[in-house]
Amino acid sequence: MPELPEVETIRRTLNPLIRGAKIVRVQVLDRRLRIPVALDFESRLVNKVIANVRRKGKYLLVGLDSDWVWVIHLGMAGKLIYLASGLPRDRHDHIIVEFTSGYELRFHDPRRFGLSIVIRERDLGQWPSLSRLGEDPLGLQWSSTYLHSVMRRSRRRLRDLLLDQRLIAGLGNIYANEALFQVGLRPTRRARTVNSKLTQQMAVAIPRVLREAIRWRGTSFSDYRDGKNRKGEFQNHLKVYNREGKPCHNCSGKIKRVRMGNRSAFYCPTCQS
DNA sequence: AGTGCGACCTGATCGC
DNA sequence: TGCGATCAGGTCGCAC
Repeated sequence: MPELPEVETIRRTLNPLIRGAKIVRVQVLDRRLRIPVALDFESRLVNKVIANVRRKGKYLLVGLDSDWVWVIHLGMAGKLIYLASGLPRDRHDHIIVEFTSGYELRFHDPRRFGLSIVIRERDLGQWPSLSRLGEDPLGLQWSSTYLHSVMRRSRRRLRDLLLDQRLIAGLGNIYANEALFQVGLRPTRRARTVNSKLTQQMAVAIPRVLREAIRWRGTSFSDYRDGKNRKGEFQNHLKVYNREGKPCHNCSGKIKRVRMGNRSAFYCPTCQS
């Protein structure tokens, strides 16, 4: 579910709520996530104070005192909700972290594709999926030069390349499709056939679409909620994603859907080449 | 090495 | 109403 804008929205809602909070109790109700929740997960968190909430690509990094960090990935359907302690539990609430304040944070993930680990800050580099993340389109290092260097040596289709977290950190299927519509390139277009002018436009369109989605607090089709359990609004502003058969905002032609691998890509056959 | 595909898991929805 | 097929915002491992 959550791509960069959703994770960033969660980060922004949670940061002021849990910064400085002290953890008094941790309950793991189901350890079966993408990587099983470690048996010492609870003891690593308890009595720690939260220093900050950061984001790297689609990962949330909850910084703790004495150099520990709680790394969270929400997979496809994960939620991280801050609420008063003691409310009834949902079937898929897997982790509950209680604070001295009488509030708690719940990790909820029906599909269990998510990840939750507590490690030393200095050991972050030992997790390849984290340390090998590519440039964040909202980061300072992002540039058209970088995107061009990635694209000119790839034989892949644009949509697939944009989803590769080792190259670009944070894009998922929604925003990859939306960004490609913005620049008039089809998801199936081979990366190395795109000229430098269009590559430059892509380098601008990608962060622009992500910022716009953050402004609307993410996209909620069904599952996604922010840290306060509120829906986002960007589903009302999508131009192509999930709009098969609907009119293109540019030319009124019908949006098409194609299967690419196991998932769908959406584009306007008139406006995108 | 780079690329593409199926697997992982549950729930919602659609057609019959 | 019931049932199977299909689909979903992600990532990983394997085979070529």
